[in-house]
Amino acid sequence: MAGQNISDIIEAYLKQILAAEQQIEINRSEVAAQFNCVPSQINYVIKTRFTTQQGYLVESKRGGGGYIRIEKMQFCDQDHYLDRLIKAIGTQITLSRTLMALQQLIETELLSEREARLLATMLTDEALQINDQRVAETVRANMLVALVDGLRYR
Amino acid sequence: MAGQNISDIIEAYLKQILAAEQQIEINRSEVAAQFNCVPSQINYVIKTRFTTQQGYLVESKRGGGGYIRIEKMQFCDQDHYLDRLIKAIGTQITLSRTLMALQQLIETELLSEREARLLATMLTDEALQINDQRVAETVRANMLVALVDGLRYR
DNA sequence: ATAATGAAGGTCAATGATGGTCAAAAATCA
DNA sequence: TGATTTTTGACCATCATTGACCTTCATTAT
Repeated sequence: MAGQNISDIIEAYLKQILAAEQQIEINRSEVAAQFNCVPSQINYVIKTRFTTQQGYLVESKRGGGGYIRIEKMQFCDQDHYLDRLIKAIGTQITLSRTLMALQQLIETELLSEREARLLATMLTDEALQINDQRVAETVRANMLVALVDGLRYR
Repeated sequence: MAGQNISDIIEAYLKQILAAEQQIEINRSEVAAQFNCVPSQINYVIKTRFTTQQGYLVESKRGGGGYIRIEKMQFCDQDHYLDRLIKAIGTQITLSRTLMALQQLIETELLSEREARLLATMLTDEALQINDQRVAETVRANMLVALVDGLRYR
């Protein structure tokens, strides 16, 4: 669907492997050649789609025999995971970041898709109807933190 | 009926596709070219004829390979009941009356107990952290209405 | 051991490709 | 006519692509 640009295609390719492998090691220029793009585009894809916020850990080594390793973090320790999430939310948060957080909660199976959708509906600017954007983002952050905190005890 | 102006024609074109497809992804400038109008007219059509009130969900992405996706939400009856509930909520609502509303939604099976708990967690005074009680009640009402409105579809 | 060389990966800023906003002008409606 | 809706276009924001230049590491030659 939304795979018209090369970055999306590369992202899908890598995530497909990560769905089965839990960790991959790639050669930047090889992958770039495979998708007919410049090597630095691989960095772009990683920087925008494999952030720690999104649950990925990336390491690399330069020089001969260099590599880029992408690891999908597993949230074995739920409490720590939620702590990190709350820290990431902070005291103010935009709607798009909110949606990313909810998406993560879906992936870790702490929320169902329907639940996330219900919550997203309420956290919209349209729903909140708070003129001052900063106030809106603060309220959103407060509620999101309350939600995530509440998830600890279920 | 069949509009005389371009906006109506574009609306009809998109809705005709949506009658069979449930979701479409368009390229703004392509569609604009197709109908001989400026790209921003597509935004106008969407803003006036594909609102959430009318049961549509619109997402978009800018940049290379960008798109506008329009999704037709599936309707669920209960309309009558939801209308009354929204009216009952009004423009401000206390936490206890909020909890009663959620309880009703559980009883009509529009929400599960877990969903209601999650929502209640977020709608608390502690969660909102808004000093001015009246502002808090207004925000709560706004969100609750957005939620109930969202329950019209699924 | 040291220096030179080649083989990775990293950064960043310019450019291109989309979509978004807003307000004025034009058309239409009541 | 006055109000509302539609049409346009100038200007903006965001995302993607590319390439020149930089840093790091391993290997080879001296």
